[in-house]
Amino acid sequence: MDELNLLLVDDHPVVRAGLKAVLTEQAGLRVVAEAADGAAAIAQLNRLETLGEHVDVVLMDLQMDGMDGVEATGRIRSAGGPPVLILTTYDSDSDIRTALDAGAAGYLLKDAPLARLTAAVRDAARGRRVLSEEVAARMDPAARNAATDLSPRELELLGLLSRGLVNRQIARELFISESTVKTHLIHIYSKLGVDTRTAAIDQARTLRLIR
Amino acid sequence: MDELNLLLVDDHPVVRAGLKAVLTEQAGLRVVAEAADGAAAIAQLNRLETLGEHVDVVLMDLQMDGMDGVEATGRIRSAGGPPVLILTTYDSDSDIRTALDAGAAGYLLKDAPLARLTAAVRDAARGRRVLSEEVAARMDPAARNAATDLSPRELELLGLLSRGLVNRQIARELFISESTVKTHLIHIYSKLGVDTRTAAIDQARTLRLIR
DNA sequence: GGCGTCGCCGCCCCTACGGATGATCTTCGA
DNA sequence: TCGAAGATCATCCGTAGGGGCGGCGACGCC
Repeated sequence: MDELNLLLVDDHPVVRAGLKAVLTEQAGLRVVAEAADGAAAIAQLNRLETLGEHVDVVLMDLQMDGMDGVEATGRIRSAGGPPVLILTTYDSDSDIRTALDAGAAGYLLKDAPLARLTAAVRDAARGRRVLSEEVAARMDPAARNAATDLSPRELELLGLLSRGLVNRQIARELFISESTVKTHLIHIYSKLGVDTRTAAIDQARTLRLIR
Repeated sequence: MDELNLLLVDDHPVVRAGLKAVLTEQAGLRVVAEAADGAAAIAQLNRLETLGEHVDVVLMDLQMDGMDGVEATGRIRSAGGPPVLILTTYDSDSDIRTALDAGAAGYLLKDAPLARLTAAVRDAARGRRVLSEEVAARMDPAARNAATDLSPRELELLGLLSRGLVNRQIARELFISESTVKTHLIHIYSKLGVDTRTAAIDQARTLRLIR
C-alpha cells in the first residue's frame, strides 16, 4: 500500500484546506474526508467504513466546538478505529497527558515544519508513537526542570484553582480537608516561585502547565 | 488591477501553506511573500518595495513568537504601508481593540468561511473596514450585554489581576490608592457575577474579556 | 440644571488566605 | 530495608482580600 488515507478533523476551514493542500502534494498521502468536530469525525469514520473506504490515520485538532479532540480520540480508539495523531496549537502539559492517555498515537504542534508532519503521519500509520521534539522533551522525566515539576495531585489542584474555586470548594471537590488544600497550595507556590493563588495561575499558564 | 498581491504573516507553516493554497485558487489573489513574525513581515515589505513589487493587503496573525501582530501592524501603518487584515484564532475584546487601535483594517477569525475571508481581503484592499460578524457584534455598543460591560479602567485592572498582582502592586502600578483598587474590584466582581479575584479572572477569560 | 457614569478615596469588619511547623501513612525505588 | 516523596491532617498567627457603608469631583447628556 503506497497511498495513506487521512481523515482531517479541525474546526477551522482554512487550516483544513491548508493541511489538505500540503499533504496531498506530498506523495503517498490522500485526504479522504474532513470533519469540523469530534462527533462529525466519528460519523465520517462510520460512513467510510460502510463504503469500504479505509482510513489509515486521523489528524485531529484538540480545541474544537462540540465534541473536543480528547473525547473523540478516546471514542475512536476504544472502537478500534485508526491511529489518531493530535495536531494542535497548544502544548500544555495537561493537554498532552490527557491526549496521550486517551490513546493518541502522537502529539504535534501546528508550527512544526511540514517535513516533520508528513513523517509523523507515516509513522503513526505504521503504529509508531510520534511526539514533536518539544513535547517529547517535556514528557521526558529526566529532562524535567525540578523547580516546575508538579505532582499529578498538584496539577489537579492547579486546575481547580484556575477555575476560581476557593479553598473550601477545592476541599469538597477533592474530598480532602481544607488544611490539605492549603498544604498543596504552599507546595505549588514554592515550586512555581510565587506566593499568591493568582500569581500561581499566571505562572502555570506561562509555563504551559495548564491552559 | 485584477490581481491583488498579498503578504501572509503567520508563525505556523501549515496555516501559511493553507492560506496560500486557498487564496491563490480564488481568482484575483496572489501571495507574493510570507513571513513567520512581525519583524520578518516588515523586512519582506521593505524588500518587496525595493524590487518594485506592490503589496495590496497584509494578512496578519496576532499571536506570534518575536514581534507580535499588534506591534507589526502599528509599524506598518505608521510607515504608510498597505492595509493590514488581522486573521486570528482568538477574539478577546482587548485583542480586538488593541489591533484596531493599532490601525488594522479588519479583524477576522480563523474559523471564518473561506468566502468571507476572500471578500474581506478584497474589501481591505479597497480601504474598507471589515469585521467578522461576531466581532462586529462584540464591538457594537448597543448590542453589548450590560452585565459584562466593563469600563476601560476596569478592564485595565482585570489585566493586572490576571498577571497575579496583589492589590498593593496594582495600586502602585496605576498610581491610585489601594482603596480605589478595592472599589474597582468590587465593581468588576458585581458585573461579572463573582466574588473572588480568581473567579473574576476565570469568568473574564470565558467571556473573552481578556486572554 | 439635574442625573448618571466614571474614577477616586476613606472607614469598619470579618473571613479567607498564606507562612511556619509538625505529624502520620503509603508507596516506591535504591 | 531504609529513606525519599507524596498525600493527608492539624494548630497558630498575621495579613490581604472582600463586603458594606459613605463621599467627592469631572464629564456628558437630556
